[in-house]
Amino acid sequence: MTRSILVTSALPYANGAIHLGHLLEHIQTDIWVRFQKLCGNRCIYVCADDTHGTGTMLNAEQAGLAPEALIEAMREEHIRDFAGFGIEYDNYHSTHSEENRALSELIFARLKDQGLIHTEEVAQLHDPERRMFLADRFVKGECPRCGAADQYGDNCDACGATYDATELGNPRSLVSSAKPLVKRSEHYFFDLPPFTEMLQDWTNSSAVQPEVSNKLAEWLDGGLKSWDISRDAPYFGFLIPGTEDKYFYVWMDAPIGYMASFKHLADRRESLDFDAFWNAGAEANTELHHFIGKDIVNFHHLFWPAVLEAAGFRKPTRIHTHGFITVDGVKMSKSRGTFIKASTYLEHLNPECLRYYYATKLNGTIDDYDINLEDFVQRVNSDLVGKVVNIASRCAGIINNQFDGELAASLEDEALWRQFADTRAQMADWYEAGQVSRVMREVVALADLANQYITKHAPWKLVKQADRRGQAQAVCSQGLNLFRILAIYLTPALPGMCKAAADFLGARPFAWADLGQPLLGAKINPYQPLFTRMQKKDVDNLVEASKEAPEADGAAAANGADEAVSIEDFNKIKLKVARVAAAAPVADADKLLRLTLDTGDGQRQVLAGISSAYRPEDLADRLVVVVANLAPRKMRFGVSEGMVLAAGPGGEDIFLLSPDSGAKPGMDVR
RNA sequence: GGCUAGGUAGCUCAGCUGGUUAGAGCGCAGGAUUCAUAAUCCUGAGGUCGGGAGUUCGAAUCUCCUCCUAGCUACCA
Repeated sequence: MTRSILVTSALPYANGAIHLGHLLEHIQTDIWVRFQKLCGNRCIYVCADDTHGTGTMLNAEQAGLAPEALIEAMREEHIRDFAGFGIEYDNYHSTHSEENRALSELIFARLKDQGLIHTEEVAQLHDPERRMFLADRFVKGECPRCGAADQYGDNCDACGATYDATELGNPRSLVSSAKPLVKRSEHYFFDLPPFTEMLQDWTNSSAVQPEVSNKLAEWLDGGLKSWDISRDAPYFGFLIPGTEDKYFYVWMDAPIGYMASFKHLADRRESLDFDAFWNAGAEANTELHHFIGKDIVNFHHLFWPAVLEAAGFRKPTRIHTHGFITVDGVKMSKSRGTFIKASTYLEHLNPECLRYYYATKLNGTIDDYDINLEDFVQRVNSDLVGKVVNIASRCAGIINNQFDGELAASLEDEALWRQFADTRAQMADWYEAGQVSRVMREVVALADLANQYITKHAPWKLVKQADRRGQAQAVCSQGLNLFRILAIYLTPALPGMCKAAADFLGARPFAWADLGQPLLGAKINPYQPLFTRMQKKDVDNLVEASKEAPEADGAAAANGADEAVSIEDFNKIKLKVARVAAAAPVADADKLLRLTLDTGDGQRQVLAGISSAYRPEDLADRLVVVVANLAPRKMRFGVSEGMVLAAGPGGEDIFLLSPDSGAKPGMDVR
């Protein structure tokens, strides 16, 4: 039976560029959607930019733009970035749209009609200079429990306490650095508690991953509270009907943006019926799948289903929650050059390399995934070029040059072909469950078998014997048929490469059903390399191009330099033990030595102004302390990637700091 | 701080309803091969499964403690 499936990715916020993190989610979604389409299901994939909130308002102001102009420019950029990675939406809309306004108002009206909306006075910090209320993230002060300075309004990084922003000591607004005052205001609340039982059932159903429902139990067991869905002016968003200065909180209308994007599409595509996908009861005939990150589970698993149910709409069939991305084991960092934007990536590398690498990671859990840049290059080159594509590459020449591009009329080893094709049920189950990594692993294992098969039969020898030419043709045809199966399996992950593979085989675009029949007696086209190797150099260039100086903290700057720094500021500086692997004088420089430091995880070059006190040969192998996360600095004689700590006034009086014996390169210094 | 997850060979991961000598791929070493984008094939070395204690005939797998990483903690989105 053909399924009708509506799929969404979380809406990227219109305050910044698309980066590796967004791409993980949208590539994951796109793979799942393409798999569904490949199987012949009706699958609609919609997304949008999330545009509302204080963030957009402030950013627009800073850029000297109207919010509408800012979000439109952002949206175009986002669409371009995603398209560059082959992500194929049926619609990419905006939450600042008429459809979304209408649906938000409709839903609010329905909630109100049912008596699920009430108002309460809320005391909140207010910036008297900017005349705006301050969300927790826009105010900093001292932790009421441990007294740590420079803490946000919701919880303390130093001691972990959670508190109300009004409890902060010496609060200051991050918007104007004015001292905020407590002010009362009327807010609108959605009554969540009546939905507790429904949510308990639903979060323990197959719609929700077990580890996510474990987490949600914390909220459910602790007792749900009413949800504050309004924000005071000034705010960029939709005015709440019947008010003049109250807006829908961005998280109220953001998920409705999924509906709005679909509505916008359905209004233009006759075959789509909005109600058939969204009305209560639609669960029986249509599916709704959301793909999100683990940071926003509460919005999607508690507020959203409750709002849907209350407003007479259907609930999601399944929510696919994923983890986050680290690069070389640590969070993406602008100074390390690992905060990689989609547009920068596309200038240096083939998008399908990333699609493949992500595909090898995706396992349907909320685990974080690490992008190891070394592994990235080796994995793509070895799996795709060395193994999978190599099968086609090594058979194509013989078929094209010796047999006029014609495939044999029958399979040389039908059992082997069947072994490949018969894994399709298993492969489909894995794709359906989001366990794409297992599909990729199996494809590579099968590719190994195919290469072994070809090596064993050595068609390049057979073809030289007049009486065994037919066998050579049969072996290569077999090889190409094995390759064809793998290419079909890979199509959701690598649509570009697999489209080229289908063209090469003279076939229509692949369908999952093609796995039922081998390709025999057909004419193939001349072989063009289907995938080219990655160069480590290109990855290095990408990282280099992504390096940015760490952004100055605007609020701190506005406040002037404090005499004492907070522990938080100090913690930003990463000190490490390093071993001097090599030290050399720098030609033409009178103070610098070029040090190659071993920092445990690799080597880096530091240009240190210590030649007046140290000779290079005296430094080799000694341990020093280095500032590991200092922004790399281009100097006249090269790039310096850190700073070696030393005491003294300079000249001959420079004294390098050394750890006591036992310290190892890479150890943190605190 | 609390909660939810994760910590297994140099790297990326599988195994984890407890049961023979802990697996795969990459990388590395040696050999074969030359059809193929220095691709492929064969062989091999590499791990006291974050640390500690416990339950058990038996623990990577279960329990407790501890360390490290990520996310959340209802007004950042």
